[in-house]
Amino acid sequence: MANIKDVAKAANVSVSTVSRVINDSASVVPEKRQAVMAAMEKLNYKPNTLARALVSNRSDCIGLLVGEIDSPFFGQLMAGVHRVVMEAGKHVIVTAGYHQQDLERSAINFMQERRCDALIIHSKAISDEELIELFRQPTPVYLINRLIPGWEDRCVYLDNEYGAYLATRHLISRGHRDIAYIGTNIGIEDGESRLAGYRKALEEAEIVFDDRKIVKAFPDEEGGNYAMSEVMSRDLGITALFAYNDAMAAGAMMMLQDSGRAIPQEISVVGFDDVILARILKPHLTTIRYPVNEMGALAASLSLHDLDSKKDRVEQPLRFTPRLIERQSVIDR
Amino acid sequence: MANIKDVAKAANVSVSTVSRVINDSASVVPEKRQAVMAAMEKLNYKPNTLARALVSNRSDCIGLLVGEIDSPFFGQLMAGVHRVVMEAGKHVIVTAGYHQQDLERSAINFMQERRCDALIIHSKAISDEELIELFRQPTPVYLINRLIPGWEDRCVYLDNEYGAYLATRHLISRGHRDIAYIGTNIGIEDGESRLAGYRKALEEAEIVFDDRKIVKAFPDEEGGNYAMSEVMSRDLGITALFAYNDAMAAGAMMMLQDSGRAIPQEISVVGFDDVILARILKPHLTTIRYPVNEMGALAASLSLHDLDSKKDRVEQPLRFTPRLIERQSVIDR
DNA sequence: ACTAAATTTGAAAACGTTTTCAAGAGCTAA
DNA sequence: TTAGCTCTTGAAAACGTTTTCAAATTTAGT
Repeated sequence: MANIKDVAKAANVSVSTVSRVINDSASVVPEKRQAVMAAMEKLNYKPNTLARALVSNRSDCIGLLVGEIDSPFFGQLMAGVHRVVMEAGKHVIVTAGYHQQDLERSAINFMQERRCDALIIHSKAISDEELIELFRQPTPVYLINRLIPGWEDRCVYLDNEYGAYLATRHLISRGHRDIAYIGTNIGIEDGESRLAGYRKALEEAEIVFDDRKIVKAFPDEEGGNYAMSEVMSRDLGITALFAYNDAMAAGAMMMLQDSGRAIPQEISVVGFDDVILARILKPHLTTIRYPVNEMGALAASLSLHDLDSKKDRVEQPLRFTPRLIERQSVIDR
Repeated sequence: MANIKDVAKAANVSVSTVSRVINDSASVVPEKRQAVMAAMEKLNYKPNTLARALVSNRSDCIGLLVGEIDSPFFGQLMAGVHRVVMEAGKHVIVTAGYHQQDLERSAINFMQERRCDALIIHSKAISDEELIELFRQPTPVYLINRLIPGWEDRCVYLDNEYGAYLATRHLISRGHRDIAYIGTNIGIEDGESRLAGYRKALEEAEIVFDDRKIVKAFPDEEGGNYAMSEVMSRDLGITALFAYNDAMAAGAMMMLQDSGRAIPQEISVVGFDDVILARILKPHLTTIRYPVNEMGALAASLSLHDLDSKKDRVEQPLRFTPRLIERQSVIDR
């Protein structure tokens, strides 16, 4: 593949001049510019980004770590980041950690080795300390869906507790008092926050918390399916369900419907995330909107901004507020 | 950030020795090896992949072009590729073309500039000629879901026509004769093939083809929704529907159900792809399984193989055969 | 026409690696 | 002891760019 020297030779100029034309970094007399362009065209020259990155010490790449590649939730996150980064003429390198510490760690390592200009990280398995270590390094790093105390300006997160509170309160306001919660069995923070929000709403309504109404499982449909069957087997007179996410809600609904329980007539359901699923399920799922696309976009533009100029950081809240999306899966008791 | 020279200095050896330790490329006396390892640890040294790639001329990256980042279908594709590539200790760079020629082109350009070792491409907007140009270059390139005559060994594709034929035949075998088809309005090839399969099944059953029963729209839920309403407005006595993909089927089903038509009692539906949606919809969607995950995995392992050794290419069919997955959305007429 | 300033240019250093080459050190076998 | 090996090592070139610096050329001002 042709390199810059070949182009220089073909255009009868120096390598420096070619570089100037490519980057438009200094003025070049029109006829030479023409010659260079022609030569590039003729040789089908593509600048070697690696070499360029090596000397200029910027790769024009933003690294993104997600939990899974295929999942509507992370799909939205990737899309949000991707859009913003693309618009800035830079690129995204996506890695996945599958919620495992070693994989997450090696993914981060990979992005560092690749000299990504900034990192956007969704991690559940890596400790606060390790992430703080990362923050201390010169590369900008933003966290999605996680709050590390003292580093609020690096954390783009959702008020999970409030979201769960909203969901549960909604059910209570519709007359439900026996509300099950199916939660995630992985992860540190958001699982706890959502559980806390659930409890808070119960307390506020003076409903006594009963931990038999809580089952944790892997946060996907299958997990929801299992958790629901577990809840039902306990026979606690449940009239409503709040699920950690829409996928679990979907699994639970499938379980319920397959065993002949009508939704929402017999059991009301609220999910969390508002992924595409929610609009597809029958009945359409009432859920909590998690604007993860926007959050990814924000993290991306913050990263880009940090790169542009270390100067004026617009102070803005990095905390997003969830909101209730009412559809068809909740009914008055 | 520490570089190889710093490590060499700290370990009191030459740069070459450090390199040898890193790559395990030649023997180094144990005590020096120890010293080097210690120095790397102490300085938190991470080899600069860019520099390495520059000299060795391999980036250990496989480039992947998809249609959209967030979509269950492409999610599966990405996941399949990612898994295989990861296992080989290499990495994936994902780009998206959003079905637009210029975006696809610039994505491919990006991957080339990045000196990806191989490319896996899902493209609908770029011409055969341009892709053949790509094939001719030294970097291995594989196409997903597209067949370019004469380049069968570079195309990992599905027999779309047969899939559509299967779907339509299934409906016919259940007694349906008035079968609508809602298709995609973008793309060159698979849309045509599926339409052809639909027609073939009709012909075989001696049902006369009626193009008023066909509506094309953008291949997502909204498109399905719209196309369905268009079909219904034509009032053709449809008893069954075959959709270009599950997303369109979902949109169509939503449309039907919202306007009071029971599925499958009044209208049977068959989708295409078998993405997660199909198992979530009510009723569960009968569909054609598109093993895109496996296809991505195959393309990835072929790429890796090409890189390893240009020698023994295991001759294997790159054509996948779709299969009918029966669920609940089809009923006897 | 002459000087000063501004513009345009090319040579060479730098970026952080890998790899080639030759030299030095340590063996073995006679 | 010595000739011939093998093993280990470091110096230096190479990869393809960008960038700095100074030289060469052009332009402007008097």
